[in-house]
Amino acid sequence: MAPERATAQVAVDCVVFGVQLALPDHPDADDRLMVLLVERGPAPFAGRMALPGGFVLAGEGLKAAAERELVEETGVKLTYLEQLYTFGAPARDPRGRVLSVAWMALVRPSAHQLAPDTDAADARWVPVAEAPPLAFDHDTILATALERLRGKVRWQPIGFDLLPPRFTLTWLQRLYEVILEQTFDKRNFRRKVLKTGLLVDTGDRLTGVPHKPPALYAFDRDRYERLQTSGFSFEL
Amino acid sequence: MAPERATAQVAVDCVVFGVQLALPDHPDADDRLMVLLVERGPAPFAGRMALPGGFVLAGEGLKAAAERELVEETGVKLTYLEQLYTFGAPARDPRGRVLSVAWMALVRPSAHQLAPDTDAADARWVPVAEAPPLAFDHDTILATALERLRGKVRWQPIGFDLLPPRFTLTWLQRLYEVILEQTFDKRNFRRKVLKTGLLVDTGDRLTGVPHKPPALYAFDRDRYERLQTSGFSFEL
DNA sequence: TCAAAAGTGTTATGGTTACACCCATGA
DNA sequence: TCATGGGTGTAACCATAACACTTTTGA
Repeated sequence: MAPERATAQVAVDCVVFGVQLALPDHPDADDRLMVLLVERGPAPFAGRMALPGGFVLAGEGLKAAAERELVEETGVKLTYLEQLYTFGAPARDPRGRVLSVAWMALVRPSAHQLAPDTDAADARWVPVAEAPPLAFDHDTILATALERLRGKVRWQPIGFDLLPPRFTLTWLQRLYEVILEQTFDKRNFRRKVLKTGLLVDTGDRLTGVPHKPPALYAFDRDRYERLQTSGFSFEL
Repeated sequence: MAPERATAQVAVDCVVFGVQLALPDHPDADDRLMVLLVERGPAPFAGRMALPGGFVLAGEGLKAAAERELVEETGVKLTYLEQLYTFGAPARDPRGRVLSVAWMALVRPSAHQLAPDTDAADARWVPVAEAPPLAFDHDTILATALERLRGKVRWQPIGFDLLPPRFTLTWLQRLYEVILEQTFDKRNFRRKVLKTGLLVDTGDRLTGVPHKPPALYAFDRDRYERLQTSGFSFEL
């Protein structure tokens, strides 16, 4: 008697990190690394927080499923999810064999309205440092994503989707400091990011601040996209 | 009428890279980066070369399935497969919805006997540069693995499983040159690898060579494992 | 004695780190 | 005038890159 091939349901789960800096438009934002979680309605794990996600539909691609579930459960619409890892321990879901293909992204919370479609889900940004124990093996997924995020940030430019179109170098520095949980020397940070050629000085300055008005920069989109592929090293 | 959840079969495929340097024990080895392929027996793609792999069994973990299929189809027994990526385009397998969780490894061919268990498979090492068009989307999987391998090698030590327990620095250098398809300066290479503290001079020399007998080194296993996690930079 | 690979050191360059003060503004 | 963050330069150190000759052996 030959052993059975596994037939599995396929789920996707999304680890969406968010950083909302306290900028002029959101002066009282919580300056920490957040993750987007939903509260589960149905069993199993009813009432627990979980990563947004759900089952892949017949004929649907994996990434498309992740994007769809994210919109349905949170209202967040993304197009640049990156595949993280696939979790497939036989007993990871009490309902039966369910694989989860996990995806991740990094966004600016204020650029997205939380508007879950399904009544099941109550979507919230939660500081990563304060995330409660999650449903299924989502703690492991989150930990894996965090490790990947911190590695990735040292290799690839970030900020395009996390900052307004024009921003100060101090904001960019704060972004890195929040994500990497370390501080950088202002002069060295500036030298380094300016040397990438990633930033364009718009010539304008931020006004209305009770100190010397800082210069506003923008990303050079072409160069940004090239550096996303080719990478650079970001040690400070 | 709600759309159907997909139920999929789950496959694993293994990209096993091999480098067989021309060392004293294998003086006429083919000094190139190889990949382990099998010839498919059954349809679809009967007669085509493919990555070794197959279906996950009920109750079986993903990595365990990859290890099992690799032994069954090629006789190669590994314990350090690394998950690469999950391929799940709806039409990637003509038989129906089949996800493939791909795994990769880098080994020394001479350390493994090719002894496929199943009559279906004829296992062979093929130079990556000469791989024929493969079954399913295995060309894409191979390309993804190659890219990942070249990135990884600049970050993590390699060689433990690719060289004999005691080896010369020239062999180690050749290994890097074969994998990265570039040459390095001998003096700079030595300085760099010795500085990692990864290598221990055994005090012995290789004898019987028609030139100055080279020193034999070994890996410091502890340090090797620590560097596998923490990493280093390998630019020459 | 020849062929083959081993082994070795220096210099120029550029990146990294550490560090402190003056500037422009709004209140 | 004060508080706040913006903005700037230098020196010491270390890593990298480029480069050529002598040594040891077996045949």
